[in-house]
Amino acid sequence: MKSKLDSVVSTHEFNIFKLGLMEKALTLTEKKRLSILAAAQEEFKEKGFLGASMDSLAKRAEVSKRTVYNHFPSKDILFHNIVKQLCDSFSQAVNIKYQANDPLDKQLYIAAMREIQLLESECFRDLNLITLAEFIRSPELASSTLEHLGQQKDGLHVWINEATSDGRLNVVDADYAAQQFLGLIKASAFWPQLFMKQAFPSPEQQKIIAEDAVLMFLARYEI
Amino acid sequence: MKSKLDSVVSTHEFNIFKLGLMEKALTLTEKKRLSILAAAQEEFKEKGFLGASMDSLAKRAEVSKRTVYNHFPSKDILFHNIVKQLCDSFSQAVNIKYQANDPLDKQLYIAAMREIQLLESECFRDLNLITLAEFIRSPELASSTLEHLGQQKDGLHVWINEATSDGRLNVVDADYAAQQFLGLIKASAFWPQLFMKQAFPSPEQQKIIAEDAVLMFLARYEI
DNA sequence: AAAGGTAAACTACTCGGTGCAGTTTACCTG
DNA sequence: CAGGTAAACTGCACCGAGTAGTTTACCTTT
Repeated sequence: MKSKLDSVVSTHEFNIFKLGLMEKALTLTEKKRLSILAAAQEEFKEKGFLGASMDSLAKRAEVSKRTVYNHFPSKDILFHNIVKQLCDSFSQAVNIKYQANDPLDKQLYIAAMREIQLLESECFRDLNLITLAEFIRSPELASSTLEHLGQQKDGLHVWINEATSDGRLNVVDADYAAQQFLGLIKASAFWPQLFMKQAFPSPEQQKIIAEDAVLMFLARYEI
Repeated sequence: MKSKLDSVVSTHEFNIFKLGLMEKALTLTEKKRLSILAAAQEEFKEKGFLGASMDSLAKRAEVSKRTVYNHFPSKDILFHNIVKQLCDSFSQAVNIKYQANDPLDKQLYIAAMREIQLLESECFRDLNLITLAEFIRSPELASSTLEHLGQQKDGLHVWINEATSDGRLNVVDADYAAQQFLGLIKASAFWPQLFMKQAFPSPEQQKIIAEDAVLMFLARYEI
């Protein structure tokens, strides 16, 4: 169980947070709870909601099945907790402040790299692996997660608006332009990795992707 | 059962093909087979592989469960047949021939619109709805379908190469540039619809998306 | 001693797949 | 065209495995 928690610590912020907060003064109940959450995360990621089994999950968590049900009354509730937790774990949106004095390409490049790093982060990948398959068929689950995923866009959207007001960009629909910019990045650094298990771009490739997205975007919109 | 087949005829080319070939001279066995395939397609699309039930599927097809198993020895085999069939149904890749005398934007625009229409087609959407969720967790299934999905790219890739050789584009990696172009389109006309159940862009919006993708691409790469 | 954890058996179900007896369809023969 | 045969379809019962969730009776931590 130790090792289970350790692996979680090393990869998922939300667990780092909790463990960090309470150090080793974790009551046994809380330890079990975390262990269950970690195991559930793995189980759901590997087998999906329907494929995941509560028995197997309990065994993974090295916890009695009854204990699982003491913490989470049903499979659905446990699943929702996982998704919620993962969402919260990267709620820090990729926001970027418009700087009137800085060159646009520099600012955009920073936004692109931040976005790429978010896409690369394991918790983000986990969230997608866990939820995508399920909520293709259940739109109500989608709404809660998609709101979070949508936030990352807002930052860029605002930036574009400000740059446009400042007379430096020629954008009509900022929302749409942001979507284009992110689409450019995701086409190379997200979808292929998600569906075709492609390796994530190396740091050099990331730079190129970001630079290219910036070039293309500014070639089109810069005044 | 009539109505079941009719609905298939109106929406899926591969069934139109088969029915057109044999007119009404379909043997009962073949009718049953088609009915099963149509029902399975719906069932898998709605509930996913694990969620789909052979009993419910048989009822949908208005066919005895035993008959289903007479045609397809197992659920897996039936599933693979569905996927294979859907793949074949739109094997016509979006190819575009490079015309040395035509303006680039016109040619690219045609490619973009073709791509958008492919993305919009029901059989394409069905394929994705059916397979995406499953093969996130089963890479071996991915390989067979991804080959087909990859074809659409090749056409554009060749076109870009020829335009570059002709000295009209400044592209280093044609593959990558094609990915960018398609990413631009899919960001507005594919992923949002797939995951967020957004409505497909209207014909006017489609034009704008295509024009914008062309503008952006050429602003970046045209010499 | 109270609160929570544990193992294991148990309920009530669903599902993939099979066996079978009897009916329907397709088709070939006289 | 009548009639018979093989193949296909049907409905139903059935098997075995697996699952979500519960109950029981006992044990551990605080």
